[in-house]
Amino acid sequence: MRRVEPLYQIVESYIVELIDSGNLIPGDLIPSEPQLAATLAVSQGTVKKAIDNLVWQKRLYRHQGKGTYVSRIDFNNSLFRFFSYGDEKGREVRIRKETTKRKLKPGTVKICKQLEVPAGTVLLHIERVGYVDNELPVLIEYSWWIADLVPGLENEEIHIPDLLYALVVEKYRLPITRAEETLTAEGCDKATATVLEIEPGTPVVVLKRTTYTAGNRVVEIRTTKGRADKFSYKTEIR
Amino acid sequence: MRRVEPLYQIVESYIVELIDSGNLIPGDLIPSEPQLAATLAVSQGTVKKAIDNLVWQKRLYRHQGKGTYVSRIDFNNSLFRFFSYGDEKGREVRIRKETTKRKLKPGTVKICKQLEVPAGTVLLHIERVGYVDNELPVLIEYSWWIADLVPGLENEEIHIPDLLYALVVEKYRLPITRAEETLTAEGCDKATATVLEIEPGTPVVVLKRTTYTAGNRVVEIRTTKGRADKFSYKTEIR
DNA sequence: TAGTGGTCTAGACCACTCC
DNA sequence: GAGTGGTCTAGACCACTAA
Repeated sequence: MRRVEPLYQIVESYIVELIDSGNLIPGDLIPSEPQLAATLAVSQGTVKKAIDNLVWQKRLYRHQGKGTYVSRIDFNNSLFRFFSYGDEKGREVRIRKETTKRKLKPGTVKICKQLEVPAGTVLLHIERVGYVDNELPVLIEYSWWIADLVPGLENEEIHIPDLLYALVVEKYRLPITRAEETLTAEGCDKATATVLEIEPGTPVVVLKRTTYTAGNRVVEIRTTKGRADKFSYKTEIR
Repeated sequence: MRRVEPLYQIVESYIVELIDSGNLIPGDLIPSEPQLAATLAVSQGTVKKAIDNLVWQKRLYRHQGKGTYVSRIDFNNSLFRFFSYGDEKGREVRIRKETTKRKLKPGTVKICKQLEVPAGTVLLHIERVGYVDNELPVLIEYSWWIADLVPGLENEEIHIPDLLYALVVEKYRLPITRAEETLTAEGCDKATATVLEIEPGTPVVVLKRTTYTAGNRVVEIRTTKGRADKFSYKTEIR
């Protein structure tokens, strides 16, 4: 019998299915290589090849002596990782975020559509301002969450850390699996100009992000506007 | 005797060295797996693993029945791949480029420094304007080449194709090995505004690129400014 | 038909982690 | 010491390419 699909791809699909179904979430240990080999009746070498591929895809990572784990999403890959301040040395810059608004309200038709929920669904709106050196406002972030998924987060007493996702994952056991980002630039609107202490019309960089949980379900949409003069993004082409 | 470095890494280094030294250039066939195995006295499986790694890194690609080749640089990975026009569907848009200036002149101190050549070295300056739908100017590109490396390119009779690198690689046998890009945004200066038919101060996206040939030698620096309203860049975070 | 890469196996031995 | 992943080998057989 001739196979069309190689065995290692079957193994890959098996593992990916465990993840996509939510059966395994980021940080979880997957079955060991000998276990997978026995379960799927293939050699351990074939399992290794399948895992190798997923490791290269950054969906898994290995830890010798411990096992193989499902990767956590890495927001260091965000296009906004490269906000810099002052010199152009590409130094790491810490951005402190302050929550300026936090309230529940029904979503507009447009926003609900992006969140893939019925219009009027109750959402949690969070607005934050990012500072560099604790004083210079460089970005403003408008975020909408599906309120049901983060119950109580509207409570002012819950402290929101700079990396909001950390809180969501730990407190609400809501695995963040992936996100899509679109970067554009535009002239600054009045409201944003006031917050960022710049002239309206000054260029700002705009990042729109859609964040997903297990099963490709949208949990958050976010728009971040940042001072263009404090932004640069660097890559290599090979 | 205990090894610190695994054998497959030695094989990887061997292949990478062939490439970095200019001994193999993009498009070349590397020695076959059995040949490498014999040369380096390792098993073919170990060679496979080394090549696998380099294939994942996109430094090599395989073609069953033919062999393994050194990858060509892929400018589709440029941050400017995502210029779009009209609807926001992320459609592929063809940008036609017209050469508006082309002349030899000694480089300024600053530019020569970026090109890593002595100040005053003769450079070829090329200015091009990019159109969408053959009529709407969306970007302008200022490029400086080390003149010695592309002799005769200043001649108006030589047609410059949209992808200038294709010409350079074929006509001058100058392998392009990699490039670095930095993306920023700013308010449009007067000269650029005139060309792009927009108001000065309107946001433009600015891409600075440094292009390298074998041996990590710089061959070109380029600055591209494009209408921000026609630009968007999308990625996924996992 | 010869040569190339692609898949898959079985097994040896090593290195790290945890109990 | 038991279990995990990491390295390396030898060899069988398949699939594609080119002459």
